[in-house]
Amino acid sequence: MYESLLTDFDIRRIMDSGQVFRIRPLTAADGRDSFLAAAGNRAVLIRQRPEPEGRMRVWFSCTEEEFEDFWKDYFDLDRDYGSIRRSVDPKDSFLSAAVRFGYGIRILRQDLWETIVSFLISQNNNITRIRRSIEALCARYGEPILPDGLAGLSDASRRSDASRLFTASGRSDASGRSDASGRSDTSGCSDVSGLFAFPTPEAIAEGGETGLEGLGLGYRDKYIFRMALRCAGPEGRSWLERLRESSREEAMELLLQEFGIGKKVADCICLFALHHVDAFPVDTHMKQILAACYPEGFPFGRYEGYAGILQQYLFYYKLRCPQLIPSQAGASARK
DNA sequence: GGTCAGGTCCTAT
DNA sequence: ATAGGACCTGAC
Repeated sequence: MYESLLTDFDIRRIMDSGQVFRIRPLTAADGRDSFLAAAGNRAVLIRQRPEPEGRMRVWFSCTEEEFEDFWKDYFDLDRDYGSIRRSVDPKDSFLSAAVRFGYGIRILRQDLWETIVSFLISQNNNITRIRRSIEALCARYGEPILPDGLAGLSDASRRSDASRLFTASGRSDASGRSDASGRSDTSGCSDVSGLFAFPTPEAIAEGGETGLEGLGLGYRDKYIFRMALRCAGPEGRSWLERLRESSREEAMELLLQEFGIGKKVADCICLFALHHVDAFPVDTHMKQILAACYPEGFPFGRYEGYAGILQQYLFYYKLRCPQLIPSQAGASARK
């Protein structure tokens, strides 16, 4: 278990920001802020509690070493999001509101292969369905895993350790009580089992062309299968490695050659996996925002090099408060 | 029942 | 080069 006091961090908003599909709430019943974050072939339990001055007390189930080696980087905790927020033009009331509303969002550094597949699935799709498909894909072809910090424990102590993590709060109820509904205090943690790694390219490739049926992928299944063939084996791995070492321009060029990857998906891969934070994916939501709030175009010049981070605040704001977008009567954005 | 989802591909001008 | 239509599927 690793405890930390963070600024500009809110795992719930990160979960809901549309950049990641494998973070889920764990204990909805009692209102505790507990989450399971899966990333590639590992996962971590996270619990958070607000503290004064916008800070967040955060508990990670992993060891300090695992946190330093992996999760710190994954959550982009070395970047100063405060300075990004403060750089927003105060006269831009919409962006200012979006950045306030989305306080705690960060751009993750997600696994490249997982991000490619996830955003192939995302096209012309909705977030509920995207999550379901990815979960089904992991269940079919992914190896079973356990969250960091729980792997070496027996089932019994694993449950109690998870239980301890999710009851270790400032509230004075930390003594494994049963709640009013009669469920034991471990009920919210039991779905730690049934957790799977994201499948390898090889696993999907070996499943054959029909191996992706029944996952709700629709016509996207052929994109994913071909991408699995592309990324499997030594040549596939070196292609992924080359992508990781590429500049923004080179990465876009490589990605756009692939079947099923267009400009928007390529931008998402650049932003959410390769961490090219100047990438600015424009989807149906962003089109509406740009049409309604930035008829003269988004001020990329002012935010040179990190506009993608602001894009994420805008996207989240639009997703959660669609009614706040100034609607131009009769002139709203269409496809 | 239509419409809509974090779009892309294919075809016809 | 650019515009228009097809496309799996299920939640609303």
